[in-house]
Amino acid sequence: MTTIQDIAKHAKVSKSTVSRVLNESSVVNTETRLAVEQAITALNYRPNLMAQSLASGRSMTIGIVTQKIGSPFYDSIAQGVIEGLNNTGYSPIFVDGQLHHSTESEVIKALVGRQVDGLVLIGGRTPVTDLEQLKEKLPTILVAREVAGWENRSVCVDNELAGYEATMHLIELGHRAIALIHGIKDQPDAIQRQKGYCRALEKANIVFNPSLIYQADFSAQSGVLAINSLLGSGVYFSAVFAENDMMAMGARLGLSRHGIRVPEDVSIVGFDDQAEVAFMTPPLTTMRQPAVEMGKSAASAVLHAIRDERFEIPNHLIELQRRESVARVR
Amino acid sequence: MTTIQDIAKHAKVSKSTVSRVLNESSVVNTETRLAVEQAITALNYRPNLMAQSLASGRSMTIGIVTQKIGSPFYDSIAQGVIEGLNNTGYSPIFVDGQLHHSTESEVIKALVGRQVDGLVLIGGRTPVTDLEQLKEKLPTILVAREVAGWENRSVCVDNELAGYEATMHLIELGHRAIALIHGIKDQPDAIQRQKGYCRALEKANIVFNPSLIYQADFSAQSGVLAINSLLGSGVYFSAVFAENDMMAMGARLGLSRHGIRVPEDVSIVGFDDQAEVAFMTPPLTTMRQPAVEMGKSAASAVLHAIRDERFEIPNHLIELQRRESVARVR
DNA sequence: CACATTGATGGTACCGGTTCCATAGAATTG
DNA sequence: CAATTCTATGGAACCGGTACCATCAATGTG
Repeated sequence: MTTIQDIAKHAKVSKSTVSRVLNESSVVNTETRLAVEQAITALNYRPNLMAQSLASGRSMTIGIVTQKIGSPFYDSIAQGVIEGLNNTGYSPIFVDGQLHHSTESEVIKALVGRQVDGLVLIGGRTPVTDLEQLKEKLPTILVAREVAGWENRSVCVDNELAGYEATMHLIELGHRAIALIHGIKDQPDAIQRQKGYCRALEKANIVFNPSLIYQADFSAQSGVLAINSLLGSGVYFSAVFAENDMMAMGARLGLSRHGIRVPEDVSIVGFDDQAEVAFMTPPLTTMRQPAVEMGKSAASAVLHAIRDERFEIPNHLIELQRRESVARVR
Repeated sequence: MTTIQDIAKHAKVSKSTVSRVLNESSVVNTETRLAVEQAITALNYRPNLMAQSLASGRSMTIGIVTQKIGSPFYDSIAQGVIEGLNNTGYSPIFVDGQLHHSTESEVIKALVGRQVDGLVLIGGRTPVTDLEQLKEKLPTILVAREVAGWENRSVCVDNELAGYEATMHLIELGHRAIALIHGIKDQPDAIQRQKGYCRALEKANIVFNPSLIYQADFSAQSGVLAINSLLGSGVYFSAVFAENDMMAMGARLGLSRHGIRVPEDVSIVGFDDQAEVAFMTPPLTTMRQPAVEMGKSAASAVLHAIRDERFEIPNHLIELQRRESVARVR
């Protein structure tokens, strides 16, 4: 490994001067600059980021805490963060919270030890007190999580509104018996989406029927179980709102297993708009979450926070993506 | 930030002793050890990994180069690497090659600057000469890429055999007119899978019909285009082998658009077994790629390479995952 | 009992950069 | 022309650790 000292020797200058041309931190005579630059290419020199970090106090890395790598929505956010960090000089470093609170705080500590310059927490359950503590030490941005007092440190969307709109879309097409496949019980997004569902029913003067709700867990398998249970219980429904796409896929499969056609007999609305559902048979109508854009916003936000600049987090909208899994009720 | 010096002062010992208890690098009197440990928790001390890295020459990070975050197969591999690195003290740091050769070598250089202790390249097109150079400097493991001379540095699977088995499965069920939806033209995996397809035909004495091949690009959209083109050309086929699951999904949608039933009229075999396809209607028969396991193996392999230990990369098999998209020909 | 060995610890040179301060010479000013 | 301000550079302290070497007391050995 060639070091800054080697470059200095080769260019017959001091370390300081080499550092100057590297960082353009002060004016350097054109001749000497050229000599240094030449030495750098000649010796194929790359500065040691560890040493830079130690000396400067900046590590040029952003810590990203994900919940569970492999889940499409969180992955898309992560992808957005990566894109947003591209060509900024900062690199992301990922750690996985594994859905455990303890693991989560453990990995965050590890990131702090790695001297990350900023932190992006995607979802997660870190207690608010810990967050407040963290915020003191490091620029921290939350994604897909709402916390009071973090309004301009948090990239999120209005799940309640989206739940309302999804349900309203079905109601407008004449559906009045709308089953809800509900996500993980205490999960805030799930709660919000259900709230929106209830508000839409209320708005349309449809009485809420608890037997139309199935408590699932965001997995595709739970979507098919939902249909089996609903059908087994004998309640009538002409439409299903699944709180994410995987459950919608499961529901669609469950329905076909019972010879029920989509959308002729039952309509389905999903949530997320993950890539695959545009190619389901039929293509799924769903609430599109702007996951990649959210990730990009988070990247911008954390970068601005590091530079201590003001940054207005853009408003991300969940939009209805109309496809073919929904039809007017017969 | 509290430093090792603060701990030393607090425990009334020298830096060296603190370092000793941290790394267990030599025996320390029990009393003094306890005093130090107590100081560490009292002051909530975390060693600065940058300083550790600079001093020790080890950064405890593994660089992971992905091709395109968001593609299910590569994501699963990445997930496997993360899992494999869990609780090893090493952290992964991801960079994205963005499918550009130049970007790829650029990001690799960035990783080297970050003093990563090892490198995992997932797929990619880095020229072999560059790889050889890299191998000199750093323990490097390839995933999903075969290079001569890298046999025990490369985690891969037999795509040709898998292509053969997929096709053979269809043949055994009586299919003789099997369309092939081919992946990106020069992509090695795609080439191998097609080779396997051809070998199976040959084995069964079926003459190869070029008009049954559609040149696609691994996207779902290209899968529906494939069906349109095939149907438009008027060739008969009773089965489709798609070289990945996304194209299989597209093909399935394309067929349904033409009123063709799956599997009654046409059977489909996919490739990858990404999570969603188990819940397609009908669930897709596909060649399961052990992506997560491959990632784990890569993690083990690079860790062993760092310690200069011998490691036999396990043999990963692609296995036929029978579901419901395939039926005996009528 | 003199001498070698062992155990526990402190001191210090580094790792490869950044950054502040000092300084020499050139350019500007009155 | 002396005094002042710039311009360009070198020197050295420092960032927070690691690891080697030195030291010193206690123990073991002939």
